[in-house]
Amino acid sequence: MTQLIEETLHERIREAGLRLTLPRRAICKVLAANGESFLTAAEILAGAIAEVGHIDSSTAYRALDDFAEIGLVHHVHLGNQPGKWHLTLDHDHQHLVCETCGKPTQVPSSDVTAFFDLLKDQFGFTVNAHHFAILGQCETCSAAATHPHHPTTPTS
Amino acid sequence: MTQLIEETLHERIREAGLRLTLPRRAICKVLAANGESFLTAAEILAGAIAEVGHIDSSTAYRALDDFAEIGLVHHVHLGNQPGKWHLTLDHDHQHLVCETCGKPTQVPSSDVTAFFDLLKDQFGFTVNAHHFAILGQCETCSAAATHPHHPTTPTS
DNA sequence: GTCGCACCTGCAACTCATTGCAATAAGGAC
DNA sequence: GTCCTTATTGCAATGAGTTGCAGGTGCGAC
Repeated sequence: MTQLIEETLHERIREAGLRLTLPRRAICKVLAANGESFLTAAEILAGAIAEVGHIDSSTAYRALDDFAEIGLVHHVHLGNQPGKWHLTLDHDHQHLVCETCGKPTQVPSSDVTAFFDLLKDQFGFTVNAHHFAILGQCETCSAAATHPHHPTTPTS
Repeated sequence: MTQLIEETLHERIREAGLRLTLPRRAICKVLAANGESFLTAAEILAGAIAEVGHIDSSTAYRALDDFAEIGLVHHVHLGNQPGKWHLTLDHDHQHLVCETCGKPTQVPSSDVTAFFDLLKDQFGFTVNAHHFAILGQCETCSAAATHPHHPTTPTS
C-alpha cells in the first residue's frame, strides 16, 4: 500500500525531470509511510536519516520544495508553528487550523470556490489555496473559551 | 498627525495595563510615522534604534506581540517573506498577497464575511482573519504568466 | 518624594529555515 | 559499460524569530 504510493512518487519525480537520488528516495518513503498526516521538516528528516544515514537539513528542505513545486506535497503553515508538509495525492481541499489546539480540518474545494471566484472577479486575484491554512478556533476550543473551563490540550 | 496617532497608541497601551517604556515609545513612534504600511520587524527595530539608541531585537518582538495582543497592530505573514507588522487603527479587512510581486491588496470585510460564515456554520470554525494573508497571483502577474513575456519584477 | 514589586529589558543560546559554493552523482548518449 | 552534463548534495554561514534568566525600571501606593 505505502509501497504503491512510494512508486507513484518516484514516477512523478522522474516525469517531472527531477533526479531520483538517495535522499529523495528516503524522503518519499517517509512521506508514503505517513499518508496524509502533517509532518514537520524535522520529522521527515529524522525518518529519512533512519532509512539511509546522514542527510543534511538543507537537502531535505530543497527536496521538499522541489516536490511541492511539482505538486507532490503541500507545504502548509499552521499558525506560528514550524511549517508542515503532507502528501497531496489527489485530494483537493483547503485547511482550517485551530490556533489553540492545532487540529486541522479539511474543507472540500466546493465550499471555497464561490469565495475564490469572488476574489477573482472583484480583484483579479487568483488564489493559491494551499500554501497557507486558514487560522482560527475550532468548535471545541471556541466553546471552551466562552465557557471558561479546562482548556483543550494544546499540541505545542 | 502622526503625533496624534502616537498619543492614541500610548493611551491604549496604558489602558491595557501595559507599561510605557522607552523601547515601546520608540516603536510606537515608528509605527505612527508609517501609517498603515507593512513593516518588517527589522525596519521597525532600526527605526526605533534611531530614536533612542540600542534596543534588543527580542524586546522589539515581544513589544510587537504585546501590541498585537491588545489589537494595536496586526502581524501578517505575506507568503514566505519575513513577517510584517502594521497599525490596526480601525480598519477591518483581509489581505491578498501576490506570491510573485509581493503586492498586498486589501479586501473589505464585507466581501469575506459570507465565506467565513459558511465555515462557521458548516464546520463550527471561527476564522481569525488577520494573522495570515491569502496568497496567490495578482492580476498583473497572472496575466504575465499566461502571456509569456517579461515577468513583473519580484520584490524578493 | 521614595519604595516596592511586577513587568520589561538585554543578553546569550537556541530553533527553524535559507543560501552560496565546491564536490558529487544521476541518468541520457554512445 | 563509460563518459559527460548538469542537477543535486553537504557544508558552513546567515537570517528570522523565540526563550530563559538575571537584573533594571515604570508606576501605583504611601
